[in-house]
Amino acid sequence: MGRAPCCVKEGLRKGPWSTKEDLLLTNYINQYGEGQWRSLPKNAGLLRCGKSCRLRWVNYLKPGIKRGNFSEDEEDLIVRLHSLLGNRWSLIAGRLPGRTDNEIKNYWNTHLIKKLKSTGIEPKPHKNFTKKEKSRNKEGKTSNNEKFKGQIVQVEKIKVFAPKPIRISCGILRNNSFENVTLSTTTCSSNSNFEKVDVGKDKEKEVKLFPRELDFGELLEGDGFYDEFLMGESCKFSNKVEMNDNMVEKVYEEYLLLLTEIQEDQKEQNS
DNA sequence: AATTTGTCCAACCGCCCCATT
DNA sequence: CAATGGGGCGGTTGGACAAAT
Repeated sequence: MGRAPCCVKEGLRKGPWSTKEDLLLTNYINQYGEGQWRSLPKNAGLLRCGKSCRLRWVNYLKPGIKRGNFSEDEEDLIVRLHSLLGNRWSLIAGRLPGRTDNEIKNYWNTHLIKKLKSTGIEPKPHKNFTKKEKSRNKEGKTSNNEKFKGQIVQVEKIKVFAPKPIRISCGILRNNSFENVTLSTTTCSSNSNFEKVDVGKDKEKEVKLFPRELDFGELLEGDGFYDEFLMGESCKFSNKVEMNDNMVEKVYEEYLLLLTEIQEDQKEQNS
């Protein structure tokens, strides 16, 4: 017997959202905040599944969501982050201010794959190991996954440097202009997921950084740090980061820096 | 003008993780 | 320790629209 469904499907609406439904959802969340998605539809007077409400809010209604064409910088960043992270759209979205994982995923599938192919680049198909698979493959255990059945998956131990994960709340993007904030280092408790930095009237950003060298094998073996540093579940160091109009450029610079560090480290190891 | 084919993207589905009981 | 439920994620689908025939 499988799991009980997340909600009773009978009598619930599906398909495109009406303006009235959007309004009900927005008003409810503005008043009571996000969360409690299961009980939200009933409380808000919506005949929708809680998951559907969450998706509608996160991908469409949430303030600050950037819509429209992707800039070249954004495209470039997506391609590079995808080569690093694979189809982990939520992580990629976390580094593209105002863009949702769904939007990036769609954009990748409809535009970027074609674009890359037309320039002679074959995007790598990524097999994303789940944590379960990672732990299964650990210590040379055979995988139960059909695709990898009978194979012993060895995790190559190479060094990588953790890029600085930056999460930016949507608010700062409303007018696409950021105030400059000086860089400084602070610490925060593991309970506060992000340090919130007030940079203006209604603007707020959430930032965290991990200036830590990591072992790639450690990351893959699912000790949690990989996800932790990418997703920002907790923090050891938290920096205030300069915010300006060229946010994408800055993330890109950061990426280049990361690549340089990896190359230098590999040179050192080889010599 | 009518029909077919292709493209795009919002939304759904199923699975997973993790906290709680 | 196992069962349960909430929330989140990635893959996929289906309908609207555009372009081609």
